[in-house]
This record gives sequence, C-alpha cells and structure tokens, in this order.
Amino acid sequence: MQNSFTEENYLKIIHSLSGREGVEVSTNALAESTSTRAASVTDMLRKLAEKGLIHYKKYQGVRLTDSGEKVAIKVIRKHRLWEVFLVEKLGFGWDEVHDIAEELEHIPSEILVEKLDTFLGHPRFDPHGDPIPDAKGNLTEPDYTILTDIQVGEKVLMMGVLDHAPSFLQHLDRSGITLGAVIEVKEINEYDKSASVQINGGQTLFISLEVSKNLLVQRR
Amino acid sequence: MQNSFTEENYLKIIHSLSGREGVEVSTNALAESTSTRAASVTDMLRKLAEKGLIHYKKYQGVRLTDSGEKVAIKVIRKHRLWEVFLVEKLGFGWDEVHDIAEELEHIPSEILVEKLDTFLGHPRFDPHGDPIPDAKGNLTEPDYTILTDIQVGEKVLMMGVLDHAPSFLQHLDRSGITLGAVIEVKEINEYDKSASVQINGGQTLFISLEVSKNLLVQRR
DNA sequence: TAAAAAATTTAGACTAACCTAAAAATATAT
DNA sequence: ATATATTTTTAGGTTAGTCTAAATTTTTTA
Ligand SMILES: [Mn+2]
Ligand SMILES: [Mn+2]
Ligand SMILES: [Mn+2]
Ligand SMILES: [Mn+2]
Repeated sequence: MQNSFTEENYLKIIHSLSGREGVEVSTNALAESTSTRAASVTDMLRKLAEKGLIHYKKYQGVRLTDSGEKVAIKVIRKHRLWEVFLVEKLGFGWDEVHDIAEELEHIPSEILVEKLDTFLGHPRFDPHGDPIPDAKGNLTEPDYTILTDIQVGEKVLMMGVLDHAPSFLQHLDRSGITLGAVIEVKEINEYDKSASVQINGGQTLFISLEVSKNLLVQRR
Repeated sequence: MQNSFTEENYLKIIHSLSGREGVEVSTNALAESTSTRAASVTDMLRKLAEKGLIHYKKYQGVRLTDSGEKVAIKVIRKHRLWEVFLVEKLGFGWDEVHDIAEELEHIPSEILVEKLDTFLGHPRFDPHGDPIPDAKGNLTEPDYTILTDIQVGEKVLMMGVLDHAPSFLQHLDRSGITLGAVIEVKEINEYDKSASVQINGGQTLFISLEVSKNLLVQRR
C-alpha cells in the first residue's frame, strides 16, 4: 500500500518537528506547518496511526513509528538529492530549489533515486548544508554550532542554514556568506547582539541577531 | 488557475487520440485510455469544457481548444525531455522510462523545463524517436513510414516506435533493432506478412507483422 | 423505418483531503 | 480547587475524481 503525497508530507513534517530526541508533536504545530486546520490534522493522524506510521493517543501528540521514520527519511533523501541536482546540474540558485524539490520528492521509484544519487556522485550534503540520508536510511545529523554561540575572535566555517526561506538565502548571497565561507567574529554588540564579522579574510559586515540565529557553523 | 494531474493526463490523451487532423475523440476511447469508466469520463469532459480546454457537445465527442492544445503540448514536452534525461543522464533503458516520465511530466515550473532542456542540449527527439515540442509549443511530427509499407530490397533507417510497451522495446533490444539502425528488407512472406530483414548490414532476422506494424522508418 | 444494439449521459454513492462550528479534554491562573 | 483559557477532537459539509446502475441518445441492422 502506497503512501499519498499528503501522507508523505505529514511524515516529513512530523520527523522535522519531532527533532533528534523524537519528542511528541502537537496537533496545532502540525496544523501550522501544513497550513491546514487542526481538525484536518486530527483526521490525518487517525489515518496515519491506522497505517502504523505514527504512535498516536488522543490529546497526547504524535511520534513516528520505525516504519513511519523509514518513509520520512526516504522522502528527505529524495528531496535533498533533487535539490543537489537542481543546483549542481541545472544551475538553479540555492534560494530557488525548495519548492520544486517539494514536488519531486514524491516521485516514486527506488531505482530512480539510486541512479540519481550515482549520477550526482553520492553527495553527502544538500545545497543548504543538510545531510543526505544514505540508501539504507541512515541519517546522521552533524552537530554544528549556531553562530550566536561563537565568541569574539573565533574563526568558523559556514556549514548550513536553519531558515530555508528564499529571502534569507538571497540576503546571504548579497552578503557573500556562502557554504564553506570562513567567518571571523570581530565584535558583538551588547545592546542588540548584532555582530561584526569578516568573510573569508576580506570584507567585514554587520549581521543582525536574526541572521546569526539562522547560521550553522563549525569550529576548525 | 492550475490544471490538476488528472486534467493534464486527459488533455494529453485527447491530443494523442485526436491525431494530427484533430478528429473528435469518443468517450469510450477515453475511458479505455484512462482506465476509467465512461461515466467518469463524461464528468471530466464537462469540467474540461467549462475550463475552455475542450470543445464538447453531448454525444458528439471532443476536440482540444487552442488553449487545451497548448497545455497538452507543454505536458508532452516535459514528458519527452524527462525521458531523455532518464536515458541519457541516468542510464535507464528506453523500456524503463515511460512510467517515471508519466509522473515527472506533471511537475510544474516553466523555468525547470527550460533549464532541463538546456542541460540536455535541446534534444529534438526523445528516446523512442518522438519529436520534442519546442519552448514556444511548436510540435512538428516528422512523417515517417511504417515498415509494412517498405518494399523488398529497400534500405531504411529505424526512426521510432508506435508501441511504447516495455515488452516490445525489450524485444527490439534483443533483436538489435535500435534507433538509427539500418534495416534492409530482404523478403516478405505472402502468407503472414512476416519479413526477413538485415540489420546494419549484419545479422538477418525474421520479424512478425506485429513488429513491422510498430516500427517507424525513413527512406534514405 | 422500426427494432435492437451500442454509446453516452444522468443519478446517486464512495473516498481522500480539506473546511467550520461545537463539544470535550487538558492546561493555566487565580 | 475552581474557573478560565487553550488545545484537541467530533460532527457535519464540500470538492475532485472515481464507481455502478439506470436512463437516454445515437447508430446499426433487419
Ligand atoms: Mn512535498
Ligand atoms: Mn535543502
Ligand atoms: Mn501523467
Ligand atoms: Mn517517449
């Protein structure tokens, strides 16, 4: 029995909201993320529970079952591989690919995914720095640090973003902050936590707390 | 107003059954092609007519409007480009790509199609020899000949297939009949119209009328 | 050209995925 | 500990796309 487009989206969102610890996800959180009403979410939860894809007790929130987790990770794998394809092969910007991948991720066919993976050279990360699950369904989240946790004077590597919104990514493009860039924190403003950072040993620029909170970096 | 997956499939099928002359397509023919019941087809026809995509008068069959034709050709363009991608870039066989392209053809995004087209080097034909409409929606069907219309002694080029079924394509693979092969008709059996043909000046093999009827060739 | 056959449409239902409004359960605050 | 607020579920509807059975129209045949 195949899962629908809609079911796959729910599973992917539950996975994401559930986090690494697999915490319970609330009906309202899902309504927010799926842009539907809570009542619609309840309907879907009953269905997913019947299919054995989630653990669900009324009023208690939901978690993925092992089977649901497996499906979610497959969809995430497809999403991220397609994003790599769109950026690396077709020349899209990293700010343009999310919505298209959101559709492509639901194309069925195991073989297609594996051939695509081979064609792309088995990439480990997508254009936003997110890790790509392997063919067996292993997904290892690297533990990056948020830029707000970096002290003045430290030099770090830009490794990913938390916010995937086109407007945020375009802002980073304009600032010259790309994946792999070296960021040195020069100064942090006490008042608003805005920071002054140097990119790749060149240009120095100011970034707001809002931006810092969405940048994933790695100490070297 | 976007067209659904299902509407796009109907338009594509009407286009194909309607032929170059734009002849009326019957409800039953559509039921057959869509694997649905005639009653369901009638419902959909009313909807497509309301959207101005087909000309429809009860009991009279349907034709595409200019607007419907445009949509159909866009879907066909996407289908055939994706098939080229699957065969040329991912290494699928021509017998394996139809069903996957049947899904990919419904991914929206004009930009995606144009970038894909560029990435593939603006191919003119798909892996089955079918012409790919250009970005403006021009589709020019080359006028190939069916192998049954070729006389003994003639040498022709294999240019396409009428039947796209995997089993037929695999049969051609096993026979060494690929796109671009030179076929010389050596003999035609009066009794069952089976033929003896030489492929690329090498191996000679027998092909049934059933096969001949589905091979598109070109005199040189 | 009237009867029979075939094709098509209409009527009435079903499922998936959504909705609003109301009821029930849980959480929070006095 | 009770009242109030919040969250979640239930009840009852809608739309797209499908179905079967019955009615209607068109086509074919005698
Ligand atoms: Mn999606
Ligand atoms: Mn991504
Ligand atoms: Mn299709
Ligand atoms: Mn094709």
